[in-house]
Amino acid sequence: MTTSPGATPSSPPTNRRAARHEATKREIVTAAWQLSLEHGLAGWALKDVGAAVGMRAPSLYVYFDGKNELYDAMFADGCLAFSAVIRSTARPADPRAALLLANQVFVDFCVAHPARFQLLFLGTLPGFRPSAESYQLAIAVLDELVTILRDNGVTDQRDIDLWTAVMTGIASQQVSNDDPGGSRWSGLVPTALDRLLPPAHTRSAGP
Amino acid sequence: MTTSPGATPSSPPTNRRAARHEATKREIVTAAWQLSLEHGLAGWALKDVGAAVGMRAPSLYVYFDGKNELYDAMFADGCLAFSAVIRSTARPADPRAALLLANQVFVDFCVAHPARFQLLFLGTLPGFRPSAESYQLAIAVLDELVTILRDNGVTDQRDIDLWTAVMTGIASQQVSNDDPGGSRWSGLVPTALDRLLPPAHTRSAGP
DNA sequence: GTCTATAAATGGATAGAC
DNA sequence: GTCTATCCATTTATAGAC
Repeated sequence: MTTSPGATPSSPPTNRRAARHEATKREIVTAAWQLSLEHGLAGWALKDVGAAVGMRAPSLYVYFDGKNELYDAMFADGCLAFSAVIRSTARPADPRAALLLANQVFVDFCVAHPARFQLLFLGTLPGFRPSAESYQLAIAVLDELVTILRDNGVTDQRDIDLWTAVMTGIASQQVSNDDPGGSRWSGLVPTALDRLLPPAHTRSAGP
Repeated sequence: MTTSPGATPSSPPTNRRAARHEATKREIVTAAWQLSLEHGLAGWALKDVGAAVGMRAPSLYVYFDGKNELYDAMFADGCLAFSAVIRSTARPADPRAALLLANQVFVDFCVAHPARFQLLFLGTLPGFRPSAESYQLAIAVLDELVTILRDNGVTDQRDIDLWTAVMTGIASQQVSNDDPGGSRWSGLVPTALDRLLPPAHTRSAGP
């Protein structure tokens, strides 16, 4: 509407430029995730990220106003990645099968990328707090999972909280105590679900 | 035997000196814990620890050969503190009541000191790995809790693993998601125990 | 947009005087 | 045992040329 293709050639290519800028930002975030996967969430410097994308450290400031803002972009990116994984997972008609699958996908998602798990759900990165926007993203993503719980008759907030604790706990133990590639804890998801949601369940969490 | 009291006054007071040395080490570890409580496990420098005990940073090297060795001493100290708390907790005759109490004490212990929880059970401190000696301490401490589980008929390793995941998960969520002083997750310990260990339980964890 | 150069601060660790 | 002084490395961030 505003800038139809073939319009005045003298007009600056702001759109292309902005698109390129965004693409580079994504490239930087991806590189930072890769470094986090290899050396931990706090195990790299801006210099390393720059090198990974063919830049020097100061050039990164064109795209992010410091390391913390890069972490925040990673946080948002992690939320979106998680959302994408959940959405792209098959949703069996049987609510319980859907819940089991979603749980396993969640735990596997966390275990596959410990640094991302730490940033999104463990909150142990020294001075980092996500921005309000990024935090809202995290809330929205969790809501997608809560929907599946609701389909299984779980509506009590206490039940939801317990479920969150169990799944993150399984992921956390798997990451920090088992051998890489193992499944000592991640294989407990079906068992955990059976205990938390007995097939015949009519209960409230109590006061 | 070697240096009886009142022995040759010219003999060097090695015992007193060693005792003073150990006392100072404990003082340093305590100061480091305090700083970790206030600013996080990685939120202080050796200079700060020195200041807290009335020293300059280089003097600390008389007691610990670097920051990592101080972390290791903190790890061992945390294990002993945990062991002391468990031992000093009343052990009701009813196995189930004993288990519930121990679980609540465990979670409260973790929540009361997030930095200690992180060092002992989360393992997210950048480059730190406990020494073999300290790690053995951690194993021994966990064994004390497993004993209480055994008293409740829980012997399957998978059940023990699931229990570990649930309790650390509750503590983790409480620390990172609830308001300070809250009990949104730590109050779920009784519920969690009911779900994990139904009063009538005759089950195996499956294949 | 990317670079060089550099600021400015930090922090772990060592040497050697006292 | 404690200190001062220093080394050495690192890292974030800024200024300004190109």
